[in-house]
Amino acid sequence: MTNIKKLLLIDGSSIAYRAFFALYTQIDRFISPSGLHNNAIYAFHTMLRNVLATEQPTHVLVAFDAGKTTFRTEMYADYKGGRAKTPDEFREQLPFIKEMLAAQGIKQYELANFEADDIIGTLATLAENGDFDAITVVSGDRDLTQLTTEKTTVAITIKGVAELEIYTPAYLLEKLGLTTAQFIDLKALMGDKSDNIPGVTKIGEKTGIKLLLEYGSLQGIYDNIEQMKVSKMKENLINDREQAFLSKELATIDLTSPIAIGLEDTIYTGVDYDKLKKFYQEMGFNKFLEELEGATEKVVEAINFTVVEETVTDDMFDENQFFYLEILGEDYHRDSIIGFAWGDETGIYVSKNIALLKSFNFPKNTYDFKKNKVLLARHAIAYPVVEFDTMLAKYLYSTIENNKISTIAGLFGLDLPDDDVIYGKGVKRAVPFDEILFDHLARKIDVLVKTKAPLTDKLRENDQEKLLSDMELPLANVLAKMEIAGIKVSGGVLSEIGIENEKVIENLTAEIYELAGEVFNINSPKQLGVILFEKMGLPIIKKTKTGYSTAVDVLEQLAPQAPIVDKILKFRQISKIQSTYVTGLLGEIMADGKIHTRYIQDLTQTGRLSSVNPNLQNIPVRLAEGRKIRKAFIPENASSVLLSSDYSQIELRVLAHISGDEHLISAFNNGADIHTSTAMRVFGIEKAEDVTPNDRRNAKAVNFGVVYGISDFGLSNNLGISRKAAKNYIDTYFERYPDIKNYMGNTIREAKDKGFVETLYHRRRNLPDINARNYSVRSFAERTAINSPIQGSAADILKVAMINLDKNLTAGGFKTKMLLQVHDEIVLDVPDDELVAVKKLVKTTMEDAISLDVPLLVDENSGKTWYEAK
DNA sequence: AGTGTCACG
DNA sequence: ACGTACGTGACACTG
Repeated sequence: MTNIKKLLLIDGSSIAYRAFFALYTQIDRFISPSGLHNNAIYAFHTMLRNVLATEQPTHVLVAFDAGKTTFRTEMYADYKGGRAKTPDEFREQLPFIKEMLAAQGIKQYELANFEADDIIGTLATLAENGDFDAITVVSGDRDLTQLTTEKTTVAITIKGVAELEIYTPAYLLEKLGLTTAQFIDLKALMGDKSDNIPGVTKIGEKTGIKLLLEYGSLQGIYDNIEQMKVSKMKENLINDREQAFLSKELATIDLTSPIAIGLEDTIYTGVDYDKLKKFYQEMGFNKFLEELEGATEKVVEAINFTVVEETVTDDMFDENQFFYLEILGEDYHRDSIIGFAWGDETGIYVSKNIALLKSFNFPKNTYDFKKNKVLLARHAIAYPVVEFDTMLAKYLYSTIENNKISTIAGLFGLDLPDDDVIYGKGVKRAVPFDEILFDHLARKIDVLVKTKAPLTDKLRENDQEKLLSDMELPLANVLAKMEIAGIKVSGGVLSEIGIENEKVIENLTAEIYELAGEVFNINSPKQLGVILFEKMGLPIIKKTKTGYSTAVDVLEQLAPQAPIVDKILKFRQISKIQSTYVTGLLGEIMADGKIHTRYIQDLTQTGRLSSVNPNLQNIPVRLAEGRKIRKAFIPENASSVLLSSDYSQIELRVLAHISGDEHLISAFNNGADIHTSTAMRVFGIEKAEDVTPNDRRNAKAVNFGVVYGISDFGLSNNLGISRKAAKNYIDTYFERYPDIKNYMGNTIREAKDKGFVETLYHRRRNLPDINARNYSVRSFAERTAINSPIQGSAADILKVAMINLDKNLTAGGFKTKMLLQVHDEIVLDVPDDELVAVKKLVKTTMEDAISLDVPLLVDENSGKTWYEAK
């Protein structure tokens, strides 16, 4: 038996600091019973547990920085100068982190005049040269990557401290194209702002890597500096020569620091139970405490309920009860009811006898009303609209988490096992024994009953009560009717398209194999990448994190260079249609000849719906080949047609309204073509007829960009123009539409202040990342702050329109049925003799859904198939 | 289960 | 210097 020796070295100072900021937004939630902040302690602890579990080290040491002055400050007084003062809330946690480490049985070490890096480097080197099999270094500081060797892997924390990016020499080479030694030289060239290492003026990561790849090393660069052609960069290199070598020294970790401990001192002995228990109690880490004491001992309080088998009596009913229906999966169009429960504070009832539901006094509180309504409709049982729905209420309150009952329980301090635990998941999912099923259902009712009041309070605080009662609940009822109705799809039409596609795919496949000179899987991006970029030597335009990108924009650029590329593009296009829309949709046609989608009403961050099983919100329309799929979508009877009614430019109209921009508003009020109008203002064109199609196209992209939270990079990518030109467009746009610029600034400011943004109907999106220190995380939150009120208000408006339309159709006694919703479009099945009246009704109902400072405009098309109704 | 790709608004 | 357009779902491939 061989004893594997694994050393784990943790950069305690850097991890603690990262840990603090990882949970900084939650700092007010992480307070120990004695009132101490413990967010950093908690995150450090989580990271440590994960690493110990995955690495299973035999030796562990956590190194800390000893103080402000080190041998580096002697060399360079400004080293780590200009750093922000560490927050008090952080400093007070450090001693407790050390206490926690001691309780975990982990050795700690610090050394005057040296940094944690140097201690780690020295011990790692000792272990390398000794008989250790593997060394893992964990830090939040990318500099430690320089310790990477075949035996030593360096794990750098990302996304707070929850995830680790693992550096091996191979990974470093792949990621940056550099060796470990070159990595230090890169630091010397580019410097490091956070450590105040100067580097060479104007040289960043890109230029640094380029130079190192050309000259091999820092020394190599300066050995060849004379031959370099005259440039600003060369001048900077010459001027900053001394600084560069100083930077290199500063960046280099000392592998021979005079540590007073040895590897034998780092043996991991495991936790000290008593100390750790005391520590968890002190910190209020109850979950870990329970775990430590043995999770199995956790006492689960029993819950009282009555099993109802044959007869329900009147005393079991009250309209203020909750009702809950259970199925094993998600697909309520196909899955069977496995049980149900109802009740309130005074009593809970459970049953499996569906016959009981035939004459049932359904109460006014539900969880997922739409699911209940559709499931019951399959048993010819009606469920009248209710007053409260926990799933929808929770979704309105917060979109951050999912809206499962177990999640809601946790949110309000209750405990409910997840369905996956009770029913199992994947192939193991099954209906449990009655005792377990009934107990679980009763607990769900218990949670629903107990969380209604706090949820209602939240909605009242957020001014969202009407959003639930007047929007989401009535909408759930309308959506249920649409899902139950389904849309008729001709399997014959799909099959015909499928046969044609098969022929095309077969021919393309043969041609692609011929051009490639071998047979391979065209659908595999990996194999395709090898053919295109290795065998055929085409230029690599973009990389993904796993290899070469073969996405459309890349292939379109490569098309002129090799005839195979166009064939691949065509193959992709037709394959997509075939697999997703021909084969896929054929498999979704149910016994009634219809497709019944499910709209997910509690998922999107903006308030839109989504559609699954199948998704009927992404049926092809943009390209002719795919658009043909719409020929298979037909009305229920020969005597009706499909009517498609869609809002014209609803998002830009919403933007005009909420920004109050006079130019945008007057353009819409004058009925102008909005993209042409934008082109005229931004490009200074006097007459609309002088706007070229290209001008309009560019203006359209800018308008889209504004709605998405524009950036010059994004726009340049979209239009295929330079970043500078894109920036120019944006600057001019903001100059000519100052109110839009103000709207963006104000929205972001308000979001930073309040932590959320709202739609016209008070639908809320919380933005926990809006004040993040990480630039791209923060920027993303800022763009969503701009986009969400626009996209969300547009979604709200269509929801209102659908509710009103449903009411108006019923009131008018029409047989017309709403079938589909596609974000700004409603598709209806209209009997021929109702078409004229219904067209008018739909248009006015949609246009009058809300009164804005600009008119809403609806376009309508009808026909014998969805293809013709566009 | 995660990734890449591509369909829609 | 960094690294980015907003919101979704389905399919195929790959560990």
